[in-house]
Formats: sequence, structure tokens, C-alpha cells
Amino acid sequence: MSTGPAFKRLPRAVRQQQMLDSAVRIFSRRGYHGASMDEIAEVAGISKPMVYAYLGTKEELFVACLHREGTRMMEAIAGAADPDLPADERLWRGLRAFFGFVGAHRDGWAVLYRQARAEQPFARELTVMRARLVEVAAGMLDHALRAEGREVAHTELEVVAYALVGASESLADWLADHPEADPEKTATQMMNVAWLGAGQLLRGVTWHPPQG
Amino acid sequence: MSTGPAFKRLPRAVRQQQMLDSAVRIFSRRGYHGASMDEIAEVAGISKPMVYAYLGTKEELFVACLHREGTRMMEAIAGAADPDLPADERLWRGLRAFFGFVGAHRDGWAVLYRQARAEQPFARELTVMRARLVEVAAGMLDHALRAEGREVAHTELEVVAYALVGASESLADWLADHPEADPEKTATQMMNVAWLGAGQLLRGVTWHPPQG
DNA sequence: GCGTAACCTTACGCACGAGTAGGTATGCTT
DNA sequence: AAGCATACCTACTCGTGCGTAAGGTTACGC
Repeated sequence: MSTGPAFKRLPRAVRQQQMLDSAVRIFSRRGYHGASMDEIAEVAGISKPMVYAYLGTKEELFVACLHREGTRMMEAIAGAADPDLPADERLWRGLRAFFGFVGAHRDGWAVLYRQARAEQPFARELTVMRARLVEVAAGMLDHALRAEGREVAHTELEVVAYALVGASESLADWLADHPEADPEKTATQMMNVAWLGAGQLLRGVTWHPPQG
Repeated sequence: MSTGPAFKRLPRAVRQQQMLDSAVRIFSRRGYHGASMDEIAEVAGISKPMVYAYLGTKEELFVACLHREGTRMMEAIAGAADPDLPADERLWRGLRAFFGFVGAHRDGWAVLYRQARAEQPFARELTVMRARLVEVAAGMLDHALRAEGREVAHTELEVVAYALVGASESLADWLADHPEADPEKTATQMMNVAWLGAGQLLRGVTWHPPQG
């Protein structure tokens, strides 16, 4: 039989991307432990040893996924954030980029957020990325504060930023589970909660617990 | 040798609790898959077949943990929420109870939030619990709205509630990772973000995206 | 045209951990 | 004191899935 080779030979770079695509998909569906290297290889249209040859062990493969998806996300957000814009516009663009990314890469988001979080070995990677997001948000708040001549302790700012990031992640999560949802609209709703709350804080309005 | 039995014979109910305590601890540290039934049994001071005899398979054991911790948490929150209080006081008490619980049961929180979320089979359980939290939050907002004679579409309300719950979870997560942090203070900070933002919404203030 | 390197495969070893079979000891009841 | 239920154990089976050894095939340089 000369039907030719069943599988085409492709250059390394291309195969690597195929493998990563496949891995992200399987990891997001089955979870880190639930995913088998065999299935990842199969979906990538390649056999298992190739995966080991190109991307290393399962753990290394997962880190590679994490890295690629994380980088893509950070770039998407960074690309939208122009430091010269007024604070609300800047926040708006950042949020829109964020939700846009999640809407377009639901699998990547699931790997990044749900999986990496649960597994000890990868928690650190995720923490670093999240810390950067918090830093960005805190920086924005700080900038806006100074513009109004006000000042707040950095720790306070960070907690607020942390809450905002958390709320965004939560809505992103919801978005990932609802394919019919519109990222743009989700971003607007997040903006409503975030900006109005933050705006109050910026004006020096605070809430205090009742005495007791 | 008549040193007596190395391990005391204990009634079923007591051993069950020991096993659950052990399981929650191990699951929170190693994750669902990373945890081995052998280790859980060892930490509980018992042998493996006993665990199977009392709590069933690994999956059933995990569900039992989820159930116990989830019930404890919901009770802690429900016990603090008095429907007759004004909205801000009610939110404050709920948040304080929530963060107080997380601070006192960091392991339980890790199992509930981080683990259950990542594993397909348990996602549903968690989703239900979360939906109840969102419902509670949305109900509070709705109540406050009506008191001011305003009205907002239920869907809108739910998304805001979702964001608030997400922000709280995020801060709770941060709390679980920082043993030195004060739950009370965390609750206050959450209250600041939540109530100020929500308060604006209640007054009919909204944010709109710039045209483009 | 022919070697060589890169691509790709089948087929296995091996460890680890879920779940069980079958047996022993202890205390409560009559 | 015999009997019976319950607490408890040691020591296995067996599936699953990571990681690899050893060998086949295609393209490209000369």
C-alpha cells in the first residue's frame, strides 16, 4: 500500500503549539490529574513519546500551558492600558481586555484559574501572576487618588485592589461557564460595581463598623 | 506483654469525626487526588478499612467533608443574619460571620473553595452552595432597593451579587493564606468596597461606557 | 543516490494508590 | 460464662497512567 504516511511530518515549532493547544483543552476539561498524557497526545494527533521529547514531563507540560496562557492574558491587558488616560477610562479598557480574553480563551482561563489554584505545585506561579494584577489595580487607584490630592496607606489600597481582582475573577468564572454571555456587557457590569465603590473611597467616604 | 491495646476502641460517632477532621486536613493540604486514603487513615490514627467501613469510597468521603464544612459555614452565616436589621448592618454581620468562619476553619475553606472547584464531580455541589450565597446577597440588595422605592432587573442584581460574593471569596482566600491577618479587619475592608459600591447603585448612580 | 539527523511509532516496565478478603480482639447482653 | 455484634487489623489484588527503550520512516544535504 502506498497511500503515503498516515501522519504528516511537521516542524518542531508547529507540533509544539498543537501539543500545547491540546494540553490546555484536556487540562481544562479533566483537571490536572484527570488528564492523561495519552489523551493529550491523541488529541494533538501525535504519540506520547513526542510530547515527552518536546515538552518534558506532565508537570513541565502543565507549567508550559500556564506560562503561555498567562503571558497571553497579561499581554492582552497590558496592550489596552494606556497610562495617560484618565483613571476610569483606563480601568474600563483593562476590564474590557480582561473579559474579552476570558471570553475568547475559556479553556485557558479554566487552566489558569481553576486548576493551577487547586494544585500545590502550581499555586506559586498563579500567585505571582495575580500579584501583578493586584499591583496594576492598586497603581491605578493610587494614581487617581494623587490626582485628587488624597492619600491612603498602601496596604489599604492593596486590599481594595485585591477585592476588585477577586470580583473580576469571579465574574470571569461565571462568563466561562456561560457561553452565551457577552464579555462586553460583563465588563460594563463589573465596571459599575468597581468604579462606583472605588470612586467613593477616592472621595474619602468610608464605612465604619457600629460600636459593640 | 499486657500493656493493653495500643489503640483504644472508640464508638463509631467519635471515630467518624476523627476521620473527617483528618480528611479535611489532608485534602486541603494535598488536594483531592494528591491525598491518599492511607495517609488520611494514618493521621486519623486508624487503619484504612475502617475508613471504608464508616465513610465509604474516597469520593463519598470527600463529599462528606464538603457537606460538613459547607453546612457549618452556612449555619455560621445564617445565624448572624437577622432579616429585621437595616441592610448595611445585616451585610456587616453576614460578612463578619463569613470571614470569622474562614479564619477559624482555614482547612475547611481550602477544601470547599479550592478543591471542590477544580474537580468536575464536585463542582455541582459547590455551585449550589454558592448560588445560595448569591441569592442571599441579591435578596439583601433587593430589600434595600425597595426600601428606597427603587427597582432594578433581577438579572442585574444577581450579577452585582455575584461580584460581591466573588470579592469576598477572594479576600477569604487571601485570609486563609495569611495566618496573621485579622478576620474582623478583613470584613471591615470588604464592607467598605461592597457597601459603598452597592450604595451608589442603590441610589441609581450608574456608569456607562464611553461611545466608540 | 546515499547517509544522517530529525521525526515518529509500538510496546513495555514500574510505582502508586483505591478498594477488599478474611481474620482477631473486645465489650455488652442475657 | 457463653454468645454475638461491633471495632479493628494485616496483607493482599488489580487497574491505571507516567515515563522510556528500541526501533522504523521521511526529508534534506552533498
